[in-house]
Amino acid sequence: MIGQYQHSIDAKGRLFIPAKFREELGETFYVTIGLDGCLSVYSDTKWASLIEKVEALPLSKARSMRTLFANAAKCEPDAQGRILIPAKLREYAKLEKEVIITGASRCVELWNPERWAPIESEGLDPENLAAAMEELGF
Amino acid sequence: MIGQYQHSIDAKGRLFIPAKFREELGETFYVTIGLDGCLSVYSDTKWASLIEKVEALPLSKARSMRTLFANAAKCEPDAQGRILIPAKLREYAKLEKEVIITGASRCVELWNPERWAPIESEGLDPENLAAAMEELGF
DNA sequence: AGTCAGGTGGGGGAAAGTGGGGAATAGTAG
DNA sequence: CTACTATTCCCCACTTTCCCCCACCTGACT
Repeated sequence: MIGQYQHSIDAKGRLFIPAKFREELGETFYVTIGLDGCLSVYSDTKWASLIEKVEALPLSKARSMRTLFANAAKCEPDAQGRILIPAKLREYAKLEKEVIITGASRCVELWNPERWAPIESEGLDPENLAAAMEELGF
Repeated sequence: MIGQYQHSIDAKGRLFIPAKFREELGETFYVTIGLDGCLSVYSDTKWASLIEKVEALPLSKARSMRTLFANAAKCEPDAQGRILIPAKLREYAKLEKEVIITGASRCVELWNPERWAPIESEGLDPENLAAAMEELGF
């Protein structure tokens, strides 16, 4: 799941998911709250493995995952590849008109452009980029 | 991956990858942002090992890798060995018409000629070259 | 000169992306 | 229970992008 796209939520609240991502996500996927104010979209299988990990957690720690599940939604794209995002989630990520759809290796993330911009430019900063590559030993 | 070539991006945004590199890169490869304003091209296997390393990273560090994935693209050359470079990446590396394609041992790099020139002449400078060789203990 | 492989250019069709009409369902008020 | 509104889903039509294919050029080797 790599790449970056921009699409807008139409008048009926639908968001188009690029074909590239749909291929990898399968035909049903799960949207939930993500880090730093984005939404994360997982494929069926990734979601299942996430559930598995949470269930293996001691109860005390699993408690903090409550909101993750409370704010999750199962989405099935229509024939044109668009999904309907629950109002609650749209609000959390401040998704209004334009949405940035980015690949994040294990999942796809949905961003409000204004929130995404600083994160992207930070990662593009030569110092940070060099540090990141070094971290990977690449 | 060694050598240096120059090719131009055609009217449809396609860039020709020399046969020498295609042999080593395989038939699907990954283009992403590189250091000093170039683009890096990795083979399927190199990319897979990169993913592996990122997924092993603690979440806090993996987060800073977001831009790396958002600004990456999977490319499959057409029957003539050309790839389509996403506009976003082309912009990052300021690739317009002419492109320098260089071997960088582990990957192939794509450069705007004007950005490449100072880097090459710096590396060609006898003093720097000698210093670099010495660093290697060669 | 002829052949072959690498490289260049462009036409056309399929698929991706975009927008909106309208039916089915559910919720609300009268 | 009925009428009205809102939400969701399904379908159709249009535009744009991209990818597949073919034709041609150039240089190397015979």
